[in-house]
Amino acid sequence: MNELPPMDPVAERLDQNVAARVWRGMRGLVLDRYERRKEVCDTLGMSFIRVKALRLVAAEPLTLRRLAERLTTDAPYTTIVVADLERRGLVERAPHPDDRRAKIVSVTPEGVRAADVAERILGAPPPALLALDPADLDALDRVIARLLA
Amino acid sequence: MNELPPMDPVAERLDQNVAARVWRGMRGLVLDRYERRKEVCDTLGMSFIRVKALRLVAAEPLTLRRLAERLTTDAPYTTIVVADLERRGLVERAPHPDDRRAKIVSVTPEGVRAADVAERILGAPPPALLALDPADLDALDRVIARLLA
DNA sequence: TTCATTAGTTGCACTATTACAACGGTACGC
DNA sequence: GCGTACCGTTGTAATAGTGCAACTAATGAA
Repeated sequence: MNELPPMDPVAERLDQNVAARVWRGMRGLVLDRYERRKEVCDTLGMSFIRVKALRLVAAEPLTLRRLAERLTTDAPYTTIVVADLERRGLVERAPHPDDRRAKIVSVTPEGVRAADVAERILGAPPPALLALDPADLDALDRVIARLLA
Repeated sequence: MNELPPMDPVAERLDQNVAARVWRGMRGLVLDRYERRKEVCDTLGMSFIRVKALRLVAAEPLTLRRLAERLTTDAPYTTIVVADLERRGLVERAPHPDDRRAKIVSVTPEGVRAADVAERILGAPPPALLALDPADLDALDRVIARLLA
């Protein structure tokens, strides 16, 4: 695998063009055509950074610092976001078993439900994808898996 | 084309699963793994909505109202965004030739340069895509094109 | 022990975003 | 011409987000 012959400069440039086109297409699909942030925020009644935080914590309990990194924001603001989610009863803070400075943020059962709602909205494949020829869909599935590997 | 035989319920459900997995994968690539908003904003020194507005206008001159729709925001805020871009010398407002109520927002030469910088950052295909087997890349290219059609 | 470092919090100042009301200028059907 | 609807603008208010300084409690290395 990956035993490809060396490419000549022209072919390589063409490949880059294709890659750029593909990337533009994927970005267009995700960011323009099937963007559902607004819908999620309206449905859950919270800003998107809160939804993001909730989903991250739902996937896996995190310390506040780790959560801040994943949200690419700073600790003080993360405190505000978590406090708000806690006030809504969606997450809770527990002391870290090994490091008493740290706190672990995890979802409550109600938080799980809210995260599921978000996931159903954000994760619903767009109609165009469902309408795709099964062979194309499988091809896409295979290549996307490789990209993520 | 599209003369597919009817699907049985089980196969259909499997297809939906595949579609959901593909969609999650695409979202993950675009939104998590290769998100470059912050980099663009830092480089250009403006908020992302301004970058988005600049890119939209660079692609095609737009009336303020049309721009507001594309940004999914309202007219008053769009006025602020455009005024800021204008102050930076990146766009300019011209009266609409046919409708004197409307104004057409278009890029200046400097705006074109800034939009190009943004495009280079946002449009650069991720390494994983460039490293893809050419056959896979072509397959991806073909299917993405269909999704966008 | 001492000291530098880290985690989380609080507070403050500032900017960005969102939503809404209202206004002047214009278009257009009647 | 008149009334209605539209376009962009201004203003106002409320909320969200960002960045920084400072504080407490806890860790861990010298």
